[in-house]
Amino acid sequence: MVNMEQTLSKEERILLAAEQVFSRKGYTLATLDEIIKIADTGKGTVYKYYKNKENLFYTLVQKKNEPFLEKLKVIEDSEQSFSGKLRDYIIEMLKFTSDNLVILQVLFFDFSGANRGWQILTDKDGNFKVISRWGNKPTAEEEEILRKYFEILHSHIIVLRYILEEGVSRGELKAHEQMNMWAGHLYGGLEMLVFHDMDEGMDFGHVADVVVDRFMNGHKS
Amino acid sequence: MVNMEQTLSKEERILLAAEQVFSRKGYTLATLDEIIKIADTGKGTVYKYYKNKENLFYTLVQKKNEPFLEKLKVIEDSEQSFSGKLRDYIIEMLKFTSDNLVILQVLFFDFSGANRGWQILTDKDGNFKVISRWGNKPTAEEEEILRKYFEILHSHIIVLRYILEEGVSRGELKAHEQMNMWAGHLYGGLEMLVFHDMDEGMDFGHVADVVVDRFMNGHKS
Amino acid sequence: MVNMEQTLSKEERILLAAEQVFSRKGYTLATLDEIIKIADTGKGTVYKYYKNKENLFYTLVQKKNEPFLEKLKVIEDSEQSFSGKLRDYIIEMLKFTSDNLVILQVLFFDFSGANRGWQILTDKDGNFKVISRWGNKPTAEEEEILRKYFEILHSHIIVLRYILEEGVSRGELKAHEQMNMWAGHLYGGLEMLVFHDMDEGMDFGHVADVVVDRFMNGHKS
Amino acid sequence: MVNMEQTLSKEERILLAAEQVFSRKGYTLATLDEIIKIADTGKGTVYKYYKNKENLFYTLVQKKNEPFLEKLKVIEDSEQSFSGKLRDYIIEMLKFTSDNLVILQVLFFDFSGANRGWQILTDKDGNFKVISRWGNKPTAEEEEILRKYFEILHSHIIVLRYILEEGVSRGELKAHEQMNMWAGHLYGGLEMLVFHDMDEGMDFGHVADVVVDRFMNGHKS
DNA sequence: GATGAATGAGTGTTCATTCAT
DNA sequence: TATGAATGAACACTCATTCAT
Repeated sequence: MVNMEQTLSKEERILLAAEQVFSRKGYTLATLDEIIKIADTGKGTVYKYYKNKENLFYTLVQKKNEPFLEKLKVIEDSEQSFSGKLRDYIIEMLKFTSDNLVILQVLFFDFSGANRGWQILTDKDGNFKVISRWGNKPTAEEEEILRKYFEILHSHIIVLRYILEEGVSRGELKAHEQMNMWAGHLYGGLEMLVFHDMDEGMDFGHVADVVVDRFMNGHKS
Repeated sequence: MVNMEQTLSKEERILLAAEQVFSRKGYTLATLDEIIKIADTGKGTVYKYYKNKENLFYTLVQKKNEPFLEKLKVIEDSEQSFSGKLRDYIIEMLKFTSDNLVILQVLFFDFSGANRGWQILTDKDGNFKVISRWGNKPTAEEEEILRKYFEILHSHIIVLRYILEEGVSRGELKAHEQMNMWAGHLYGGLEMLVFHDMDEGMDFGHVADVVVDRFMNGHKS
Repeated sequence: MVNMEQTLSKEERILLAAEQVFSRKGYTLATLDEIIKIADTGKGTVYKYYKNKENLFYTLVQKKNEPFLEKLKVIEDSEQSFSGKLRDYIIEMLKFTSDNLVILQVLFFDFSGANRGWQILTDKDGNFKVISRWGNKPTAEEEEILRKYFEILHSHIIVLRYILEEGVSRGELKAHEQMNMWAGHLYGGLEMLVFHDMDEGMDFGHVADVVVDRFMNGHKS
Repeated sequence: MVNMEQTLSKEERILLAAEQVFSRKGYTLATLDEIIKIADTGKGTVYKYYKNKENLFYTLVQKKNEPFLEKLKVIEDSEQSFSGKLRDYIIEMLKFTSDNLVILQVLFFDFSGANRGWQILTDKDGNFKVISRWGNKPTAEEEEILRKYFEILHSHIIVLRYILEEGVSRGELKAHEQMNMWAGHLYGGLEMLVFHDMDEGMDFGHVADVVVDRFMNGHKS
């Protein structure tokens, strides 16, 4: 564990320490004790700046997501071919997933609500609805938590969907009424590639190339 | 909570109770106390039949996995076209994932070892090696646990890989040196579809159809 | 662990298994489960022949003590010099203690009553009285348990005391009003020698020789 | 049960409560629940100041041992005859043993390792080696625990050995190549006197006098 | 006679959160 | 602003004993 520079504010030091710890241990195994030790501060200070453990984690996730989402949007808005955009998107996404593996797993699993019986449904306009399959219904606060983590993940997929839809409107892709599904399918497939590390020492550029190729042309010989 | 029928043995009642609880709460949030309450038995009885919580969970996972894997293998060995096999595989897999969402999440996350700094690598012969990126190395026992859950997940992907490889050898698919990767990518994409997007109305047959189509022919217009 | 011969009765097999287990693990760490596994019998059978764990242990202790005590008494009654008797006593005692180290520790500690606040006092006529320093007074049953283990240990010391008293009456030892104390002191010193294993690969004969010599002549130069 | 004064820190109150409980119940029968009840605090507080139950016990043992060992060393270094030193040593030791009977029993038994198959051997330079006669070998941590309790007991015996060796070098005692053994024998004999025979009326000074006398001059008439 | 399935009270340990200073 | 002492609910696991067959 790297100790913090003395010049940073306590608030920043805590967030940096949280990054170290959450990135390794995930959410449940991460302890405030470890974080404050690295940040060289006290527990009270954490609760001064961050409402609780969950809020600290969310702040970290936001901080990490923002520049990544920005990059994705730059790719979306870039002046290049559809396949170029897709390739760039895939490369960025593989890098980000690879760098933030455990944190993404937390988003997918710890905060998916599945283990509380909750599920998020999205309609075609992108509005969310939380339903409860069993157990207690989420409180307003709990629903808000679900929603905000879902939005993070969804924001990545939405960019991909826009890229795909643009591909359709440019006439490069076949149309399909549920481009959202294809975006999710492609995104999920890439994510799982990294989660499962099917390819040690993965060359992101190469993977992006072949994935784009097969996405476009299919596997039929 | 559904109470057990009086006719079942304690061992069976415990496993059924475990299924209810683990399927809802996941691994960490599931408690023995809840399980024994549903099974209407004592803690000692659980430990009589199952070595510990993890072993109880694994027994459940095996029980669920066996018939599913069997179905996949039947599909693999069936006399039909490649695309028919692929379609059937996808349908079974979507059903299974949908029915066992939380349990699969546990396999992916709680027992992936990622949050302990561990990672499983497979060589081309399908042998596993556990490496430790940080923290303590897994004990022999911990390594065995990692390995056995990984094998469950891997067993699903291997069948898909065999189907794809057969498609290649039949001349229906383009060859690629890493069919393992494409199997993982397709599998992961489907898994994520369920993890993330699943709504009650999902028509597995329809999804399988379009996925097979695009897998074969690509999205290029 | 050696498995039992098939010819022995269940009752005997259990006692032999108990000997293996108690001799290694002591009382608390020994489990009935381990004992019945070695004895290849069921738990109910143990409770058929022996009232409970404590009673099983006591039966074992008695079985081991009887021939030992017999040997000590033979030495006491033997026709030889005082120092010869003392030497033989010491050798037997060191052997027995060495062979039954853990069981003797159980007598001294687990069943001394000290950790329940109880203490045994003996008057000059050798009568026992149990007093309670704190906590609940022992029930009649508990008092009986204390008493019986104390008697085992005391039986060894009494023989030594008789040997010493005979030494006095033969004019070989100085008289002292509390020969019981000297017996206890000598006995305890030897016991601790083995408990602490001051001398690896102890030669009992040699130790007995030097102990007798210094017991008789003292350490003064 | 005596309640704590309100002025003491929680850390101190816990240690005092631990003293009450461990001194009565020994190690295994002592429970954290009883300790925190007496200390009027929460379980977390115990674990804040003491790593675990064993560490709490060890802290208590150290706290009790330090001033005692100091007294023994003062006696060792005092300007007086050999027999004076020996007498003072015996008196202190009887007092300490009498005051800390159950705790010393814990050192001898619970932490001797004998019931795990472990044994500590000391070479002539006083270095320790742990050997395993059966069962699992101790982990590094377990070995460290064995070692530290052994050192406590050994520290008492070493002082006695130094006193005896000085007696030899002053020409008051016969030489013997294993003064360590005699120290252990004398120490053990005294310990057992208290473990076994102690009645409230024991006059330590008197006992010390007669033990010194017989130790020097022997029992031969 | 012999069995072994069933039990549940009991215990050490963890960790997010609070709040007085 | 910053602290860290104090808390207690929660949880996995053990094992002597019982009793119906």
